[in-house]
Amino acid sequence: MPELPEVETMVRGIRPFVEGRKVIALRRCRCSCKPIAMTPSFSSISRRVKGKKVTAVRRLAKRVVLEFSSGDSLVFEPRMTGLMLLSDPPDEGHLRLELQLDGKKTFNSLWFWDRRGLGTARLYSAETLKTELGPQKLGPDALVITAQQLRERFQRTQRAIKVALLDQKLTAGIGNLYASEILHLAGIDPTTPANDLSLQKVRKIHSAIQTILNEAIRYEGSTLGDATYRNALNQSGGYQSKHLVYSREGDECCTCGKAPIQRIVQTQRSTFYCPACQK
DNA sequence: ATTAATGTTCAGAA
DNA sequence: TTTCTGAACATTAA
Repeated sequence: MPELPEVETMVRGIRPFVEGRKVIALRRCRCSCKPIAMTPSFSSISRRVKGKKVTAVRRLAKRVVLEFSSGDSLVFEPRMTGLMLLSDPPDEGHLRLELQLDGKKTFNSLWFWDRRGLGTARLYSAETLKTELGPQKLGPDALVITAQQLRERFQRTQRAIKVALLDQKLTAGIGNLYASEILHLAGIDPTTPANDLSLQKVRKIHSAIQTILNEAIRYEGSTLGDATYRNALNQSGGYQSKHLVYSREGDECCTCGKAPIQRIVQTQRSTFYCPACQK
């Protein structure tokens, strides 16, 4: 589940305890489930990472990037249920990878925990990172893209605006939950073709993206229902109590009070919105 | 007890 | 070319 705000929260949580430390060893965990999918293999990643210092921890769209002194980057993709943890996993059975860190500090390992097991870890050299996770793969980050860029990109597609917001090539970082929240705040009908939106409406969407994502980061992400999202210390996020439409089918709209929130399905994903105040 | 649904991504097909 | 579907997997709600 982790979208931009959750991944940003993970990065901020682990950064102070991981940056500047060397990786002593990589260990696949003694969990009964299958190990995390890795490219290249576990042993060759181990070889290239062991003894190297983590020079930076950063977010790339919905991915967590550990940069090494060698120039390599180890990139974790949490997909649906992956977490980066310093301690207290929700259970021992879904710990899939451990990076042991040097020095004797508060935390001596960084863990990748993943209940569903769809998450991945991939090691890139500086060059392959640029070509394989570059602009042809990921559009400008949702917190960086300008209203003008958004407008140009929306003009190029006739997909529904909700579907377009999920396209990581168009803009990167927005997922299913925040797409609904963003369009609600912007007052836009999620089924509107992206290329039919006026510049004024695109500006509203751009502004709502900034507002919603920054607020969600401030509250350390959303944890609800099936979503097992937790921060680096296995604590829940706080933004779920701020959701205006997501997972609120049938509730009276808290924005206009005129209609119940509706759930529709677009390209097999749930969208929540208020038919009265989103036009 | 089955079945449907779950926040992501990607390959392959329409 | 653009857009959509199904699968990867594990767990829960219906």
